[in-house]
Amino acid sequence: MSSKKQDIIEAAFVLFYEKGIHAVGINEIIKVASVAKKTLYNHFTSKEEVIWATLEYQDKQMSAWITERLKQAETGKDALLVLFEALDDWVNDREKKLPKFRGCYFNNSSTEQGHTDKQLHQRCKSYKDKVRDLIKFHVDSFETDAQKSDLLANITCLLKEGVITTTLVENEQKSALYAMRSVENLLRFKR
Amino acid sequence: MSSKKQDIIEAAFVLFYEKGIHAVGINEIIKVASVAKKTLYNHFTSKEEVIWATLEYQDKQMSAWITERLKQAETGKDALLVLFEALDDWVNDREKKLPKFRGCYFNNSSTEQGHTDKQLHQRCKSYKDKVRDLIKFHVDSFETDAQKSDLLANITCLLKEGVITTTLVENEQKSALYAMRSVENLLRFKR
DNA sequence: TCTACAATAGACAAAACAGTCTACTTCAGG
DNA sequence: CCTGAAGTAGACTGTTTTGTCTATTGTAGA
Repeated sequence: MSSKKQDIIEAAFVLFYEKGIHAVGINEIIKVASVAKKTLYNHFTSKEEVIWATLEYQDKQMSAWITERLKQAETGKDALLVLFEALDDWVNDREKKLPKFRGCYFNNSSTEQGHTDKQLHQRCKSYKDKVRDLIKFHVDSFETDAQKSDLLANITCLLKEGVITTTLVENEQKSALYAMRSVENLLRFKR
Repeated sequence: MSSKKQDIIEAAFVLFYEKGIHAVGINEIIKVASVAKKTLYNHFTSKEEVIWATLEYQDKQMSAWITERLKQAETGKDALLVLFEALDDWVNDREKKLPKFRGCYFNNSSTEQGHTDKQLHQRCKSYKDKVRDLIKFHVDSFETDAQKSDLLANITCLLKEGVITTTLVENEQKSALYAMRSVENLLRFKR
């Protein structure tokens, strides 16, 4: 991929994530990316296409990060705790690989634009599905009952989303630790 | 309050909630409210003031609804389950008193505008604090250990937020029921 | 060195935005 | 019946938006 194109995607992502998609104009993106307007419209046919590219970009970034963090876990149960350790680092800005925490880019984008753009909504959902599959994989490694495994994965995802939203809106920095306590409780009860 | 003013607030809320604050213009609001532009600017000095009024309006609406639903509970533990029954009704549009589910208006507004407008962010947070206090009140009725009570209230709030986000972004209609199962588990373990 | 492409700055059009203002109408209370 | 407040429609200003287009410069490969 052209280096200029990548510059545009990264500038757009940073701005969209920080200020919201609607609040950021093309002129601001090209200024931050240090490219001419023509260059942007050579690589993308519209702002919508730029938005789409930032979703792909962030999907790769976040997927790689989560996958890497979960590799640290030795067992499936441990993976669930490691997940919330990672979340704790993310939402409290201790993860230097990730941009300053401003919630989940997919939640934010879907909330802002999903009412009209069904494709965008679906794109955000598919990212969430991917993350859920990752969690489900680890749960399956110790819970063989399909129904119980599904439920545990779902509850873990609910807590994960709760942590993201609560940290963003309520500035509750300890929410990931509360969620971890809850997961510990669920795992203990299962024995 | 003037009937026209109330019309404006309600029209603005419906539009903001459905499409997002940034995506809705003054012209659209006055059209839906069936008022002249001058009338709007007689009652409000700016769009920002209209936004603020919709937050107050929705705070009253939602607080009244939650409070009423929680009154159905006979015990504190039951209140936690009733909470997720109510959530289940809300996110699946079985609650006719509430507008078509589009997530939490305070989460949405805070995500969209909170990065620049600190007052708005604080306003959304204060609504969340109020709801948490309501939940905490019911938890306190059966859990006397202050630390445990805090933790249980926090986890309940995390699950509540998870349900809202997950239903909105992932179209997971059963999330409130999953959350309820998790709360049941926490309560059973506590005995 | 020449050619072709990619990049540059920025003017421009068309639309949408918030907010102001004028001129006119409606209507309730004295 | 008269007056004043509150409503109406919509023109208008000035800004900002996306996207197009022109004219120019830089550069890599044949």
